[in-house]
Amino acid sequence: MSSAAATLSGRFVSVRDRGGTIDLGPVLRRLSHLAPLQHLNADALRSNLRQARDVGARTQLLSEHQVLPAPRVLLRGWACHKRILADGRKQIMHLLLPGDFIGSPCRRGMLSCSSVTTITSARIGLFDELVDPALRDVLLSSDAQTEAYLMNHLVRLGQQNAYERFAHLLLEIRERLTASGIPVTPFFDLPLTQEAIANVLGVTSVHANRTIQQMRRDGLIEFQAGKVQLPDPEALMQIADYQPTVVTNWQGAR
Amino acid sequence: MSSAAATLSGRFVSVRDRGGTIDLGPVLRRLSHLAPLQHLNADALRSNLRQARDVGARTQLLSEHQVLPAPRVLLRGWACHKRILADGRKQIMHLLLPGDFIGSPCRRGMLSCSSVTTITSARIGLFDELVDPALRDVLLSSDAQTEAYLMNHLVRLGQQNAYERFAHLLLEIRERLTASGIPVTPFFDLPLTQEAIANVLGVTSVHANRTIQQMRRDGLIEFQAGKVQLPDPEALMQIADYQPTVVTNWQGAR
DNA sequence: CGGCTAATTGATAAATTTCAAGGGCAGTGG
DNA sequence: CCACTGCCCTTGAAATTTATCAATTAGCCG
Repeated sequence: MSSAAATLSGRFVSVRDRGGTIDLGPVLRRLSHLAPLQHLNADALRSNLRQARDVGARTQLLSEHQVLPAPRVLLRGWACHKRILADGRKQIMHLLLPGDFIGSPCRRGMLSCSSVTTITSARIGLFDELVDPALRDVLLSSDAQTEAYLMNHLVRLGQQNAYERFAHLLLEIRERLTASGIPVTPFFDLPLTQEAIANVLGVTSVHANRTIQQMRRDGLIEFQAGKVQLPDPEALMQIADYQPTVVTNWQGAR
Repeated sequence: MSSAAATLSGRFVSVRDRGGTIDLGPVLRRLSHLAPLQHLNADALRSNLRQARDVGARTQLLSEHQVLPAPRVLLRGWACHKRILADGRKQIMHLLLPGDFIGSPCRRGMLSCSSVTTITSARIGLFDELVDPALRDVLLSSDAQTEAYLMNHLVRLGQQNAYERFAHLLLEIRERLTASGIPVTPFFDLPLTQEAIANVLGVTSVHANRTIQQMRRDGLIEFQAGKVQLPDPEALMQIADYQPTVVTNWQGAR
């Protein structure tokens, strides 16, 4: 896709791990859009990567009020920040896609304000520490980007109806996958049940189902075996009033 | 109230400014709950404070996609992060109360992801720089706290009805004012029109009005000249499933 | 074939928006 | 002093969106 992916390909993105390799591609590609590569100092990330661990779906990676441990990154699979109310209502506040950190890497020792759970089986990269000053700016930008996506989500939930919310969410996911170098055309993985989509969008699963069906009938989405295709992204952007999220002036590696 | 307020009282919280003094009390008190005072190094804040400026209501302090300038803090008055959709719908994503920073102080040079506008007339403290390493942790905690409040707001918008949302919001404001050392009993300022409340809660102003009236009839809030009183906070907590927000283990200055 | 989970459907109720209008109150200018 | 204006709050009625409840269907896996 972008030449950033090319720059970061091959041996530069992987680290040896007990006979296998750990693919840092998604996180490096994502970060390469947040700050210049030479400043990013991908080596600092690689040299602090201790190991990778595979976990199953619905594994809790972080609980509310837990002291944030050493940084971890999602190398494969999806996860989410979720909160459950006393009466059982659930809200997914933020989705974590491949390349995303699990809890802010800048906040070691602070308390998590929500629990993080895997949605699919996943591969987690464990770092020793990420105190390298060369990394600081890009990690802060990563946090800023997370905050920007939280604000997008606030606008979705506060001002848009279910149809608009879903359109907006799909475009945001597409943008984020693209930033991590994951191909989104002709289709991309959407490993969410309709109930999970409902918990993201703040509607019931029944209503999520009807909304999705309507969007299908309108020819704006197509599902095939857990994959989703967006035949007309421009129409979706129009419906959702979608604005790409940019948190730094850096336009990506070239 | 808390002994933090006492510790920070008197000459320690103020800085001379062209014959007047700049009252750093709210921000120092707020930060004192986020990290130990000795680490906080309030002197670093004071010595970097350049001046204070008074601005009117509805003054734009930051616009979307603007490069974040030198840090500023809200010394008096209220402001908000707001986004306006193409068709005019407005969402207030976050309220800024006295003691809050205007845009993250850790993100100099990055792009703002929303515009910030004053709600009331306000007094803004301008810093030269806040790169002091002694301040870094507490400023990062301040950012973490903002993110926590954004997540609270996501749960409100995604899962609660208008009545619960308003109850939850009032409790959160009360908690935040208390943290800045602003008295909340017997009542506190709520300088928001019903339309602004509606734009926070993600409902129409008509519905906000009816919700507020209901809560008044239920004896849970009382208004008098822009002030609000919460006669039964425990009942509100029950209704809103309110959990205090804590982002560090530090319990405040003693 | 069960036994599970997820997706779907229909009918009804509740929450919320929309539209339209009226009222209070403070400032302002004749 | 009073009319006028602007802003905010309030109200009613009807339309729309979304939730709730209760089944039913589809698909997957052992």
